[in-house]
Amino acid sequence: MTSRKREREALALADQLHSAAIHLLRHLRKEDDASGLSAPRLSALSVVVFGGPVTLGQLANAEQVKPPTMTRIVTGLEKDGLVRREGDARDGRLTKIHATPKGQKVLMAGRARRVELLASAVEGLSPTEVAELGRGAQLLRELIDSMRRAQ
Amino acid sequence: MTSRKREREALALADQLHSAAIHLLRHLRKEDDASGLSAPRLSALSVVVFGGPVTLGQLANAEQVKPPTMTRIVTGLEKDGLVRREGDARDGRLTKIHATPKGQKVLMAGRARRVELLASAVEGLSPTEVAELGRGAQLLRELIDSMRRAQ
DNA sequence: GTCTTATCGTTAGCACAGCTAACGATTTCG
DNA sequence: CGAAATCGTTAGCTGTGCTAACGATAAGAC
Repeated sequence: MTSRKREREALALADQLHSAAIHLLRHLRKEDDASGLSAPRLSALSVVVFGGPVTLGQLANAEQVKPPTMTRIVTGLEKDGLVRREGDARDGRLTKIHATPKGQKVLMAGRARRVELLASAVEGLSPTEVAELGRGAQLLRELIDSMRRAQ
Repeated sequence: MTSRKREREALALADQLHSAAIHLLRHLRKEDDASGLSAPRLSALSVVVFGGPVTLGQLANAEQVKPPTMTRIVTGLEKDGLVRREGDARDGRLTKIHATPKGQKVLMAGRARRVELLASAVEGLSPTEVAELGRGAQLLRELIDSMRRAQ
């Protein structure tokens, strides 16, 4: 008869994660604004930089967003010279998104800026707590993946 | 000379948390849409329901948002009959926000709906992992608090 | 080898969230 | 009483999310 208890824990956990995600993004967004990149653009750029050239559809899917939304995000990134569009030779319908050197540089700078904020906060934590937090982040990622597969 | 290593870990951790927060919110938003409440509205409503009557300014501060933004969020909630505005007797400049019974009901229903999604994902985790994830959420909250204090 | 259907990306148009600047109303303080 | 500060709102901008509709290209039917 632990299902009731687990359900209660899941409820509390869902609340905490939801709230934490909202507030974390609000704080990080301030730093990200310094690079002129919003969270969605930064996230999409990250996929392009680390995931190599991808089609717009793949990018939309990776970011869990509809194609029209991704079109505009990419347009914004392209206007800033961070990515460029390129047609696929084999399939004329596809648009491949490539990261420019500037895009790579800006992404790294944004990462560095963001981590400075978090790093100062992390300094108040013990190595054990850092490890625990890392473990939590890993579990959260797995959880999100399983939610995604369940759709 | 572990500072370099810790800095690298903090960088990776920041990335993971950032990405996880973005994707978690994207998934949960879909469920929240079922209640007709966006994440910011749900979050604000939660503060009003659990935090008793608060002024608009307090609410904006709690949600880390500027007053004009909160004005519109509250207006939306009020239009749906989830909260009501009430002037303060002592200080005419203040606007106290109260939760209506309907607001409380809708919030609870949203929580239940959201947890169903997370609960099914949580079922794939062991009790130990649930505890670890809870610990991570707690640390994350503390981290956010310290970031907030540091400003 | 057409012709139909499916897929991909874009455009158009809507709602909402975030911001700054400016303003009216109210309170507080000199 | 009059000046300054505080609170909330309005106006106007940018960006993100959606659906619906459309052109262009590819794939499949016949």
